[in-house]
Amino acid sequence: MSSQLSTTTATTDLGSQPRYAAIKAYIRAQIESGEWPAHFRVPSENQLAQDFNVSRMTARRALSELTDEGVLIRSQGLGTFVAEPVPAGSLLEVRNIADEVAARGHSYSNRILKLEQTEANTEVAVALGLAEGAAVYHSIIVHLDNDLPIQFEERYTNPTLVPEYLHQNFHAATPNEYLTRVAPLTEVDTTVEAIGADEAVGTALEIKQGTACLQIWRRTKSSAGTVSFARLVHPGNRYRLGAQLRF
Amino acid sequence: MSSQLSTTTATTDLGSQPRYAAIKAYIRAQIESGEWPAHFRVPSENQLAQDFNVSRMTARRALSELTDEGVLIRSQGLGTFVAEPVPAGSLLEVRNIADEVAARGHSYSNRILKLEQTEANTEVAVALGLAEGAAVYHSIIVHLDNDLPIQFEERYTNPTLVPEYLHQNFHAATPNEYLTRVAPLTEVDTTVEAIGADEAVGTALEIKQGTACLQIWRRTKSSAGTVSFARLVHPGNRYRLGAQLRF
DNA sequence: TGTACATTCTTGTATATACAAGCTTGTTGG
DNA sequence: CCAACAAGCTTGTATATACAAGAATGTACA
Repeated sequence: MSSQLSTTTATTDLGSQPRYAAIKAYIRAQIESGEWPAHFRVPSENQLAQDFNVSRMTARRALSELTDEGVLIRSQGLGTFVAEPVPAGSLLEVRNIADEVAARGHSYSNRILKLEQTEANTEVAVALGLAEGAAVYHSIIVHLDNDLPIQFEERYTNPTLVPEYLHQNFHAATPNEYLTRVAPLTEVDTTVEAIGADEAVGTALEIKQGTACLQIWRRTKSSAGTVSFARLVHPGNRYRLGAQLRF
Repeated sequence: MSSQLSTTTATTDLGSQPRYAAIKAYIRAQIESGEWPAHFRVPSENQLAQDFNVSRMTARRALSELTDEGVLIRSQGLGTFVAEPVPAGSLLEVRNIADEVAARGHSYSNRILKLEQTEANTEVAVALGLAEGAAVYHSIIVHLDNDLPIQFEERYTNPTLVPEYLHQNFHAATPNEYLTRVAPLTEVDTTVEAIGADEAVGTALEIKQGTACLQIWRRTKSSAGTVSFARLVHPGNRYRLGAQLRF
């Protein structure tokens, strides 16, 4: 505090990131490394301010933002604590799983199990608003986080709304990335349920049959109609879907 | 700015709410009344500071928080604008299971498996913002739809925020119904995951152990603090959680 | 013994100030 | 005409300071 004389009067950093971001990164690192477990009491604002040679308000900002992000829990008079880990984004953010994996600092990859053009059965036809027997793209992809399967994705896409070459290039990125780029989505219908893994899912995700999984049905529509119809399956113990709602 | 002399040097408000909250409320009201439509440019920090007779940092806080909450969009050099409305509800609607059952034209009932006052362990204490060992209400209730168990509910309630008689009357309706009536909720934290039923859940829901279930963690907060912390388990094949998202 | 009070932590609110940085607009000079 | 520059707005980062308020702990007094 008293040693805070001339050198720094304000000035955004040289490197690039703001100072509060450095503190946030530090705290996140401590938590992710296991150094600071859940319920661990993190240093106080004043302590952090001293350690990082910043003002209390800057240290405070780091703690406050992490609290907003659900990483920490604060309590007046008591202190700041590491929150229960909930490594997941909101329902909306599930869209691009590659980004999500990257955000965790892990490596993303995928395996294409099926990529074909086929005829819509009744269920698919209804979901996509097509006639039964109409041509649709069908794909099954497994998404991996650090080579660990975290999502099984089966998708039916409406070919009248998405050019064929996109389908052929799904492996380059995720289908959603392409789809959102080409056809701006106007509405997403999501249904969440729990299932026991069947044989196909179990094999793809490398888990035992019957293991509890989170299954997300998603129908995405653009202004022109229903674009695609997907079924996303996550192993229950490897994924958490978080949602924060304010009103 | 110059008119900011003696009367207020700092001091938290008399009434109750902080000043930035008043500004937030004002902005929200303008938006909700339709006065400020989407893409409308809201007053600048300096303008608001002047209008509300607060410092720029306080006005800034109101704008920043509303931005975090998705109500506004800010852009350096340009200004602050009203965001596209995102009526993402649905997850919230799961709250009152009795209503939901009634809406299906079925008969609602429940079984109380536990109803006690106990001491908070570390996990519960942190979730409720209480000290370890503090008194909390603990309840386990099974909800039935036409005598078929559809939800296992385990709940920890903060007794400082909810009078005791409410706890004793939980069976009359659902806890959530009481809680929302007594303490208007300001925020709900929801996490969804898939689990295999353990023994307690299996027995209560009359399903085999290991059956895939949807587990919803929910932390509800009011302005006074965290009200309760619940764990809701649904048999996977008997429940569907719908969410509609527009953007 | 035990309650009441003061101290000392903590986080929360609020202000005033400074400078950085992005964008628009107007002005000036080639 | 138009490119370059200078103002003048905006938001963004950072500091120093002040006081409020919740929670724990120790202490003194009845």
